[in-house]
Amino acid sequence: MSRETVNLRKLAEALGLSQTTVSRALNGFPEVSEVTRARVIEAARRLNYRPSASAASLATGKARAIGHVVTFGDHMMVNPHFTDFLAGAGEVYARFGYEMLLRLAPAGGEEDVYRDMISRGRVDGVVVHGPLTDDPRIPFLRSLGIPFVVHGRCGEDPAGYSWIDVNNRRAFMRACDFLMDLGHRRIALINGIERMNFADRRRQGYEAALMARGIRPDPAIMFSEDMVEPYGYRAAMEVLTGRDPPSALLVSSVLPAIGVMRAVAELGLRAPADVSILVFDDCLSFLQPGSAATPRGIPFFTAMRSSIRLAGRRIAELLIEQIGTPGGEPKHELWEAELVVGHTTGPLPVTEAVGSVSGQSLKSRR
Amino acid sequence: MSRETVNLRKLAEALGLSQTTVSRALNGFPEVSEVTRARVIEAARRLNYRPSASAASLATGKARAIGHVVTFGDHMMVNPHFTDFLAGAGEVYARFGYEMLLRLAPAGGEEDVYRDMISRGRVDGVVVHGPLTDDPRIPFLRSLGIPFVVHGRCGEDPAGYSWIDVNNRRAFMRACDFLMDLGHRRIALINGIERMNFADRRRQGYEAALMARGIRPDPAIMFSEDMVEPYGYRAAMEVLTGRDPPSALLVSSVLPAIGVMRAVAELGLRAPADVSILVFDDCLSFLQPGSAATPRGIPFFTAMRSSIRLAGRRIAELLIEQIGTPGGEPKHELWEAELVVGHTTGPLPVTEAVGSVSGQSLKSRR
DNA sequence: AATAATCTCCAAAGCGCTTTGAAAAGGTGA
DNA sequence: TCACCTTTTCAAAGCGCTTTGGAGATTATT
Repeated sequence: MSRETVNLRKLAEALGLSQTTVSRALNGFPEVSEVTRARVIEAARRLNYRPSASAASLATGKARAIGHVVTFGDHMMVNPHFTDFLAGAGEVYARFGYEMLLRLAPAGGEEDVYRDMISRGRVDGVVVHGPLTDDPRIPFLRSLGIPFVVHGRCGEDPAGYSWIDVNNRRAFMRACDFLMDLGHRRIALINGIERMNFADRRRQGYEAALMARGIRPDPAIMFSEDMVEPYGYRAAMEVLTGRDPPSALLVSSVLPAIGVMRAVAELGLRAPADVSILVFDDCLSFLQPGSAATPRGIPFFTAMRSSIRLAGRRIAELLIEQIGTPGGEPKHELWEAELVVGHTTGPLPVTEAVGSVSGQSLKSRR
Repeated sequence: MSRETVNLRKLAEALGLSQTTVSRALNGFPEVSEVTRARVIEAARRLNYRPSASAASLATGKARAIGHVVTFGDHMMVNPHFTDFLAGAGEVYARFGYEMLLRLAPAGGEEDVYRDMISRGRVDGVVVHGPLTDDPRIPFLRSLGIPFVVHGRCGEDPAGYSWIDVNNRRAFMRACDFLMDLGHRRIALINGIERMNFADRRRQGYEAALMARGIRPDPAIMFSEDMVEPYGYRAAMEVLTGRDPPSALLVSSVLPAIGVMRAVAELGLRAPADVSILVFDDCLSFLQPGSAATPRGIPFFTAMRSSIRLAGRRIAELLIEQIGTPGGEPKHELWEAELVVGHTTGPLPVTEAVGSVSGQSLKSRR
């Protein structure tokens, strides 16, 4: 097998055909006879012909690539939820022959990176990750006129662009209701960064649920940070050893929830006997293959669940579709998270339900 | 600001210069006067000129992009350790103006994907992730003659290609010695998939350390799987509730170690009082910002530590350097992991050290 | 002043593909 | 047989950049 690359010209020469015919044969155009097409395809395979991506891109104006700009979090960290999104999207890209381009950007600096990728013609469309409530990227991308799909939504006018989002508000309302139905009244919120729209909506749901039962949200037990393990640990530690500790924790991701469990264990408490824990579960595959996380096949955490990987897949599909049909209307999908009951929630402990100085029961255990 | 893209021709026309001069001015060639260069740069900025990536790539033969092929794990999962690698590499790529291309491939199918990316000219170099002990990708890439750097090593001839690796063998030897110095004799190994060279070397180190003290490795307490949380849980559960349970666990990543902790807690055990746990810590940023994972600023896990993010950074640097100097020799770096003492290791519990039916003490606690 | 050397700048030829407009080849009906 | 389609193939013109081989203009050398 020859090492030097064979290009269209050489292939055409070898076949005794023109470049036009060869190109058309390979790209499935109808104006070439099937027998010729078969000959061409066979020769292409045999000579190991691969069309140059940049030449094709230059000629067609299409890059056959999709851009992702991932934002460094507060800890200069790439959000680990991203691997699962990537797994979903990457699968679709592979199927449709699209390339995936990745760039890092500091928070707030995404625009420049998008602009560069786009106006240099490296990508045909982009995905927007982690939209803020009032995100400048949306009007910016709209002004560029490039196809894009947002993973999540912004605050206003969610009709003017394509997005896929979980109904975060309702998810957290239901989660909160579920805990209150079990008797819990004091529920801590360990949320993501509330500049991000998803976290903002989650807080809204949490607050609305509380208020609906006449409970005033207490900022002392509400947190908002990057969703990492140590954050969960710290927040749980603070709130469980503080005065008037909550009987339940609502946690925005499994990652901090693991930290919460570490704190709980360290304090000699147990879930759900001493404290209930309900998490939002993105079905991160490295934490949860299927739902059989405990011996009995019952998931460990009680959770609001929605697969981020599926979201990645769907968003990729939508974007490719949008690239294919330029004039199309924006599309939206709002997904409901499912409430899956696991091992970490239970009724309010009796000692507290009685109404004695709440929290004493917790502290005395240590 | 005009919406239609301005290309080199328009920019040259606007300036009353030839395309040659404009191109040279922008690319820093010496044969253009500084005053002209300044004029050109200013106009380029003002007209918002961005050279087309595909045109440049076609003309130069350089893609200014680097390819990464990530393998789906056994759970069709993208290794979460990858986010941190990505954070490190992406930073370097951004600095040098390189694009990062990502593709997914099923285990064993990476070659085709590499071949496609490379021979279509999409990338100037590639990174090999998770090399097997006898990985066909290395001879394959070598035969293609494209620059590549391996994150890790293969079994044989590590001189013929560039790589950066942790001294996994020594790391696990030291870890094992550390545990044995504390009195532990029965140490379980919760390893990664041993087809992968890093995991293979880790097992070698573990076995060598045991043998050096006359202990025969016991396959009953040695595991080898994808390093995810539930795996750690399952393995720990099995081994701690089985007969003759180990007094210490050596775990190949913090992810399964979290599962181990979950099992330990569920069994009513405590670390290090009942069981010691030592993990290999890749400094995943979502689990560990700095080392202050506990209130006292002492890391939670006792660990062999080496930053995967730093590895990503260094590998990117090496690869870019290699792309720049075609004829160069392969480069290697072997990094030593540091042993950091945390809260999860301690001396062998007395009850066991006495020599009573080992493991009874553990089981009776449940 | 004439020649050589240096600076600046340019026209034009690719890079490898797609695509337009047209021509040759083959098949039909009169 | 010829005129008229339809099918199949082709030559050539881009796409937007880099780069080669010169050509003017300017300055230095004899």
